[in-house]
Amino acid sequence: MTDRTAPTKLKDVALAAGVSISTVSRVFTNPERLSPATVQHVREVASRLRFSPNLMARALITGVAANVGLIVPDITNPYMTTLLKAAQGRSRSSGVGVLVADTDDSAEIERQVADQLARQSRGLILCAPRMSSAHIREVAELIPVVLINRVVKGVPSVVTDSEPALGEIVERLSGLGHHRLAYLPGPSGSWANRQRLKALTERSAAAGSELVVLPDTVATYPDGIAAADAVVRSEATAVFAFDDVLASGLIEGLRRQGRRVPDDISVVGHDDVLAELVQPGLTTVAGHSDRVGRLAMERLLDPDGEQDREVSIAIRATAVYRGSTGPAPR
Amino acid sequence: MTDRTAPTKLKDVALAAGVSISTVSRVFTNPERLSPATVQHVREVASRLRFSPNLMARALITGVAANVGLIVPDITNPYMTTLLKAAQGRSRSSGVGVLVADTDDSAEIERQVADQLARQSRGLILCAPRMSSAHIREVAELIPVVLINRVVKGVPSVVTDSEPALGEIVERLSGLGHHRLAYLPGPSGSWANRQRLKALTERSAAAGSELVVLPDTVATYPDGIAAADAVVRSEATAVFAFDDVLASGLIEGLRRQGRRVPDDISVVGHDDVLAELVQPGLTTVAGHSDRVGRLAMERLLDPDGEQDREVSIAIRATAVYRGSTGPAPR
DNA sequence: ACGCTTTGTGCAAACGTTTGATAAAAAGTA
DNA sequence: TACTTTTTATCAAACGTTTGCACAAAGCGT
Repeated sequence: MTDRTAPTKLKDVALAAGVSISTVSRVFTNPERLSPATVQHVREVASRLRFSPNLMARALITGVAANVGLIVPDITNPYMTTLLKAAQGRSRSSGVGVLVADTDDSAEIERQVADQLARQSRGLILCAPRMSSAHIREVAELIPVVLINRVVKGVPSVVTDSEPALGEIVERLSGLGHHRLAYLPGPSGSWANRQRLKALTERSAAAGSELVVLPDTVATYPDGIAAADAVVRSEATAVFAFDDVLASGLIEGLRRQGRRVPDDISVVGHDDVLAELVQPGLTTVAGHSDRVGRLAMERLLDPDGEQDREVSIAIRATAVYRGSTGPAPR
Repeated sequence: MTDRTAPTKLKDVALAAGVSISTVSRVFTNPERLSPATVQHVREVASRLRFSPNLMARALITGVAANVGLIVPDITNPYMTTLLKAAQGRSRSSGVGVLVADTDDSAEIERQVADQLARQSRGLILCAPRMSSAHIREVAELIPVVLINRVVKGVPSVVTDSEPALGEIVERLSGLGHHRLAYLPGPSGSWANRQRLKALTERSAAAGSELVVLPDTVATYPDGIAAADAVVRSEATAVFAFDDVLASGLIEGLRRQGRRVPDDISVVGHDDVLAELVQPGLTTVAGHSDRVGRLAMERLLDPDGEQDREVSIAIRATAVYRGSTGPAPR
């Protein structure tokens, strides 16, 4: 209906400037091989005609696409949101776009969109807790990949290292009289879940505290509410939730059961991502997802900064204390 | 370091199947012009070689890109997140990707990325409260655009109509004894903000209530906290916040001032997007951003369903009552 | 004046598709 | 069998770039 006007192309600029197409092209890709005079002149003409290069044509011939793919299990999770925001902010300055795909927590869709995006991206930031390592390597063979919160041998990744922060909180809680702790897990297959469980197991042993592991969840708000029952039955005085959203649900669930946080039971979250919204404020492990996102994008954009030197870069998480933890009851 | 293997192209399949390149191409774009036998055969060979077409080459020649762009002021806002998720879910089945750009609430960046994405997308879902209408039209002339929560003459849009829901809440509050209401606005330039203000003005007049309009904010959580003071001074017994996140901040701010919600003052949010997380649960206007996102994507993908019949489609918001509203004090 | 390097520009091929025109083969008709 | 119509597959041009190579002009030392 509305008739689009065809965008101006290299040819138009060349014609208007009285030079050849290749010269105009070089003005944008290789200006130092041209005389300053022509560069200046062509630049003027180009911007007067509002020229901007056709990215698809460029990608076709150079073999390097204009965009980066970002694959996440659930874009609704604030952790992913801030990661996306940071990554995208970092890429904008380089003029590359971000193709986002939400896999709805399905391994099947993870595979599918990874394949699809791989063909039109210059690289992939891949947060795919469910995909098999084999297939991840397969994708990484096709296109540069940076993995998020998961390590697969030979594939670059950036992960958050929560171990020190979790340990610190375990100790602090121990000092407050908590010696029976519980862990409310997230998705069972997830690498991050295993890491957190491992850290808690080791560090609570070191602090002389018991750790009871509750049944798996998929870390949604309702899961948290539902878990309150099991938490109470565990008779732990403090519980670590996989996630801030899981922790929030748990707090609500405990409230419904008439338990007060932190007087009756202390709750610790993870990610520091909606920790201020909830009442009481969540004691949590700040994952700094913004830094994770920015760093991942940098590793992808940089041709080969230290790409293979250390394939997995860890960002150290930090403990943040708020109102959801306190002295153990009695 | 890792040596990528070149993807298989049309030529490889043609060679392996013993047919011409164009025949293979037609198998995927125009199978009915081919004999069923060849189609079948080529399909087999293609999938054996794991062929999938180079989207950039295709886009170059057909002139229609593989992706759609989604431009939002702040991807961190849960309203946008669920909108994105729904839109992306809808587009996945059609095999088109979503290029996301966060403009960081800056009109400048809105312009910039709109121009950038326009050149490599088949269409744009544009949530740009700050960009000038003139420039929006300019972009819409270049490429199909669906506007979100804003109407500009001649440009298709999908908006949420909060008027009935806001009116309903005003009346209900009036029945509970609230006759002095306040509105805590969001970004002043925003179309949505004007709509909500207008609806509240009219409907509170109709209900015989006063409406005091507080100073503008940009609708962040800290803004909400900071606004508590002004809210208290307004002596309103119920306050409508632009947003759920603004409302959450406000509740926290009021709490710090020792005011209880809803006993001392009732609070109403907008979007229904984190309303359950906060304590007490937020009475709010459910904007159904998932439906908005899905519909916007549909209008973009459908060649011309009803494209120009009614350029602006409104989705009616609904009122959701939770614990943050109650009878007026005294 | 001569060769020799340096500098600046143009030619044309290539990237991997799609698609209108066209030829070849198959099928139908008399 | 010869002619027409229909079906099926190929040819080649085009999309808008980038880039190796060739080449002309200019600078320079002898």
